[in-house]
Amino acid sequence: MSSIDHKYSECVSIPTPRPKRATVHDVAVEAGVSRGTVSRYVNGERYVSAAARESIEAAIVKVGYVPNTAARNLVMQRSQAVGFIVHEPHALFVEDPNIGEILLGANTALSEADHQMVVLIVDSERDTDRVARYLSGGFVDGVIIVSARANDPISRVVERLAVPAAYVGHPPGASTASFVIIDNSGAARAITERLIGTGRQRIGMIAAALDRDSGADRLAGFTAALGDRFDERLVEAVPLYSYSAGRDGMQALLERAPDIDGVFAASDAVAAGALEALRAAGRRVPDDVGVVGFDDSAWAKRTLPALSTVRQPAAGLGRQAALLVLDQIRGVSAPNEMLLDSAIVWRDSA
Amino acid sequence: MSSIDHKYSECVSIPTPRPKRATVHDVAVEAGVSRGTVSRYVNGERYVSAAARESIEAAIVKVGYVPNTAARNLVMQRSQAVGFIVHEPHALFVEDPNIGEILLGANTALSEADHQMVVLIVDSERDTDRVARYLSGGFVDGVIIVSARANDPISRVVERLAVPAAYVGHPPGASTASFVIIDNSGAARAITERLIGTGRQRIGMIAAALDRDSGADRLAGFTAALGDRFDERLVEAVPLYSYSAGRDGMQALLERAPDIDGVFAASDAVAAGALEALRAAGRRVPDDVGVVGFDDSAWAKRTLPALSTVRQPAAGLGRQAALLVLDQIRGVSAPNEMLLDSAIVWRDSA
DNA sequence: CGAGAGTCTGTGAACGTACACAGAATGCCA
DNA sequence: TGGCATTCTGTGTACGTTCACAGACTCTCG
Repeated sequence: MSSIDHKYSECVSIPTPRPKRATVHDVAVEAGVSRGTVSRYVNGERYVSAAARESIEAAIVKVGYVPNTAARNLVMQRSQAVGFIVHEPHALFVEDPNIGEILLGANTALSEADHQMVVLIVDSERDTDRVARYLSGGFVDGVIIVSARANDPISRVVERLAVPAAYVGHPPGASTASFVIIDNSGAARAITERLIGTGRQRIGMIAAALDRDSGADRLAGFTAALGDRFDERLVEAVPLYSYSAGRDGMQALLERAPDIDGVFAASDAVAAGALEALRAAGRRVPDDVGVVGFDDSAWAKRTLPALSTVRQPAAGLGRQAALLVLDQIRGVSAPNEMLLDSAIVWRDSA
Repeated sequence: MSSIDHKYSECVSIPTPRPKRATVHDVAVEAGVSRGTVSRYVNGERYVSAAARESIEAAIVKVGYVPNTAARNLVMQRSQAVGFIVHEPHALFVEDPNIGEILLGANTALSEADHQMVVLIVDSERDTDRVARYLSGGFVDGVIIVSARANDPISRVVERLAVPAAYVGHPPGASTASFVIIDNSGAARAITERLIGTGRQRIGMIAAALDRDSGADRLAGFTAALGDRFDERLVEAVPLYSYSAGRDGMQALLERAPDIDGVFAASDAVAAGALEALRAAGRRVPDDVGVVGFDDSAWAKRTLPALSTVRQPAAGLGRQAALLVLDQIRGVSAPNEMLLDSAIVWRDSA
């Protein structure tokens, strides 16, 4: 890293002469009315005469008035911001298209409601403290929490502060917060049964993120589908929904059970990693081993062969979580639960 | 989508009885000092006696005081927030790990400086207006702009408002804003020369996003490397750095020039799409056709074969852009330019 | 002892908005 | 004409903080 050029202006000591913004007072003077009337007009309230309305409109464009958010927030006792808390390592945030989709869905819904979204990524211990402090600071009116873990310190802080919250996935512990989910267990069961239906005899699973409800539920669905035929030696647990974890998990399964002929990977990224390991081991997919994933993320269509998987409405999850938080902020409803549909997408990998 | 359960509390009319927060005044009373002294302590200023300090510390934990940001922002005339503007379609935001990395790098640097990052994604015309309004509203003290286009309305708004800004990539037009770049042209030239060195005779390029400086510069580097051997029929321009654009671009090249034996794809995602098209056409990589990409993103290691590409310090770009904005906000320096290093990573695709 | 420097403290005024309240103007009806 | 509802308007206060200022107190040194 190198700097090509450093240009310093001569008047470096002057911080910023920022042209001072017009206030509601300036508009009032310009329009020949009072602050109150301008305020009423701006907030679309009743009781503003046609004459006043016209002169205010003209005055606003003349002085270039834009309401000051800080002042408004101060008196309204709110910030018009919602935190988006992702409890994952930085690397996974980049790698998992799912999180990006959820983020986008939430961002869209919040924007439409004139709220800003503040992204908070919790990776290290240090982040936990920082985010907890941040939440206590009243920077946000509510939070959306993605991939909370069991015994999550952030969730405890959220609960203690009683800030409106919505989880994507089940909230940890006995929380009564809002959440939006898909039926992970049911979907996992369904795709496993479908995999069984292709005639596989030795079906294993690369289970990931068992400390989150999604990971645990997918394993539960897998177990339920196999019933008596379940063999715990065919389950390999990996920590994260990541490509490298999938590769390592598949390698472990191949060593422990060389006769394995079907694999349910807990996510598409995991499945993609598994495909690499299978390729390295000289196994053909789907001829020798059938592989199914979960998410229907960008990975699914771009692996070779393309993945059979469970379609998850990631953007919808984000959107609904945002709406649930907004409802609580407006006080129009108590915490709610919501279930979105998922579906099996059958491609070439099984 | 279906709702499983709607629980409404009985007292739905009461908006939120939010326990009112302690103020600096409460702390002052509890500690037996004045507001001013508490303020000085909180802001780490001089002239606070040891006795006062102790009683204030005790009072703060007792009443559970956290400073009110809105009030502070109001009097300080700033928001402690920086906008992160991405000028891309939603789909690409999810697909391109590069943007995620830049976002993460910026977010980390901003967090360390106690600034929050507000993500603003500009996709449609409607978004442009919304974001422009947002910027005028004083919600942010500065902005980081990623993938600005020529004649970008957002950039014009930023310039007009004179809000501190830093671009990732060259700013459009004659802007004098800060920016942080890599040498796209030089890197493109270097990897093309390397590709030539493998003995390829008919080398083409899938050029993407020519309305952005990165896209145009990569094409320029490619052209320069080929010199006399440049054949414009071997260049296919596609609109976006996306997988599907890469696939379509490669198909077009194959139709126009079936004897093509080398391809420089403008990004890894584009290269991954090109690999699919080549596979579909029955060409082997790298045996029949050599392919190189750009970015060294998650795509590069996971295509088959793994991509030879240019490593770009994406997180570093975000981080430096954040630092450049922070410098301007603090008024410690005028707009700056910064060049980060890139390097060629040679793998199996060429 | 008095002057001056250095340390510490409290008070009053902003910052820009929303909201409650009082009051003015108008229209209507008895 | 008086009374009353309705519409509209202006003023004062509050939100929680920072900052400038004035003043009190402690030292030190001539």
